[in-house]
Amino acid sequence: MADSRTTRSEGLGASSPAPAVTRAAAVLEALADSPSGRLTLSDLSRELGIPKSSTSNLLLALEEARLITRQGADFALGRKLVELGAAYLSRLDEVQEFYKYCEQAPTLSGETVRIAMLDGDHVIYLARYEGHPAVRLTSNIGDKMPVSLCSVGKALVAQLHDHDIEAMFPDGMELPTMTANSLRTAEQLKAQIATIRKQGFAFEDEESTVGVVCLAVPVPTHGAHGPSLGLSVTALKATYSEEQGALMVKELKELARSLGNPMG
Amino acid sequence: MADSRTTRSEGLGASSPAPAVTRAAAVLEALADSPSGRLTLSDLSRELGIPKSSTSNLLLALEEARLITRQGADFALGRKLVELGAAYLSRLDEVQEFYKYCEQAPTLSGETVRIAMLDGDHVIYLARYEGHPAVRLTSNIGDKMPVSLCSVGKALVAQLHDHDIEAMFPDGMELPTMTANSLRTAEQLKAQIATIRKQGFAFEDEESTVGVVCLAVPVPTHGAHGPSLGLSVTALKATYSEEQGALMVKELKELARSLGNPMG
DNA sequence: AATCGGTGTTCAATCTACTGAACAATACCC
DNA sequence: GGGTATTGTTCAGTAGATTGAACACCGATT
Repeated sequence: MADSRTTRSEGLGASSPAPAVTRAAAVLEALADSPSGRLTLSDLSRELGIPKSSTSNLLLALEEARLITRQGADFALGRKLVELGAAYLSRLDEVQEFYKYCEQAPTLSGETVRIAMLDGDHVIYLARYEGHPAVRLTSNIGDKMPVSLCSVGKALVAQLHDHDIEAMFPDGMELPTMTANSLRTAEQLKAQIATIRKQGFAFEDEESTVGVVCLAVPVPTHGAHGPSLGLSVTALKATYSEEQGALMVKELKELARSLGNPMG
Repeated sequence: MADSRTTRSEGLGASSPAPAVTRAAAVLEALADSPSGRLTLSDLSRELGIPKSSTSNLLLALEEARLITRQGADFALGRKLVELGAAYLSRLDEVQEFYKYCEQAPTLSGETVRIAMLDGDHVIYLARYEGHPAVRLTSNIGDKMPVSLCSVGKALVAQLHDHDIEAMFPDGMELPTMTANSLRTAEQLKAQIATIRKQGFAFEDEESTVGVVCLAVPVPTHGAHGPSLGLSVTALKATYSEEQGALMVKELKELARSLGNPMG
């Protein structure tokens, strides 16, 4: 498999056609994942296994591009990333339509609704509509969440092919947990996926936050391109009823159908 | 000046310590600036003056890092950028505090308030609080705006040193315009800046959108690091009154003061 | 059909960006 | 205060990324 000439392979994945770019991306990711969001040259060099001198060069170039900023001794993500992220979102017509629909929907207009996107084995929240600010979520746009811990995540993986699911969650795999109700094993997740496929929506019962339930549906992908999107409603378990849930699922599905059709 | 050995210098700025990174950043920017958000390899190669084969390598590396996505024949910005942008914003405690304050402020809680950041000669909107969804702004988080066209922009440049302002807006410079009321020359802008410095807030009278007025104040920068932030309220000219404006400015200033103090 | 303008991909030679060790400059601690 | 362990920067040699021409491909035109 491995070519005998390609001896260079350590730390970062296999050789890239433009290693400097791959490494620069790794720098950005390291900064994003760092708790404080600030790392020094040496930190990065050590963590990523890149020689100091090379790291220095990368940082200089990244700073010039405003993708990172110098803050005294250490480095942090730069403002240009906000711009680029926003540029990405502004191209997603679905987000605009999402807002419009939520505002005029009979039931959803009063709820907290979110639109999310599958990204590997995580979910990214793209936009949030807040009907009644009484139940304000602490999560923000752009936040990541493991798929097994939220209804949107489960709704989205349920759409994947079985062999992809198997690759992502092999039998016996332990899942990250946040509450006592969180799914703990890949088997549990796959059992739920079967149910989700039958019902056409996913349910989350205090699996990420105690006292909170979620409903989610996938947006049918219209064609090959584009990421898979999902919609979710969040409600307090205390005030949640099955009848209300049925209404919300109905509206979520309607919105999903309309988002799936390029015509709107 | 130019070293005889450094003959390579065309298209992109001077030589960089890691050219591949600089070029990759240029690719991202080109995609963000492109109206459709989608460009082909040849498009990028031509536009940026990078050989096709090199561009291909860059794109492959960027794709592997999920910073861009392949969409059939052409390329678009990738989801990782949303993540990175969000990571940047999540580190700005100011945004969290901004939301909290708006919710409980007597006057502002009913208005459309935004927090923005100076980025060169533009302003980037970081977050938006919407008190009454009746007047929903079309602008999104992350959007850019020339400083001369919005109140926050003017409030933020007013904080800069005179020589920086002079460098950014030399006498005789023509400014971009969007309505009949937009400032047209650097002189007009500098005259307003003098007023803004006296009053401590900036006013915008239908300069970017007909029928809409804005008020803005700068957030005092607490120390050397960190970007300069600004706050603005948007109102309909039809329903705007000077008394209401005075109240809003008072609350904006209070919020700005609290954001400026690291203690909250 | 056959041509043409366009796309993206391949490959070996060259020029250059990366490396690593030695350097200076700072913070730390006994 | 001197020693120690950091930090980031410098520099010349080499490993290797970049290059451009030639390639194969597709979809329009004529």
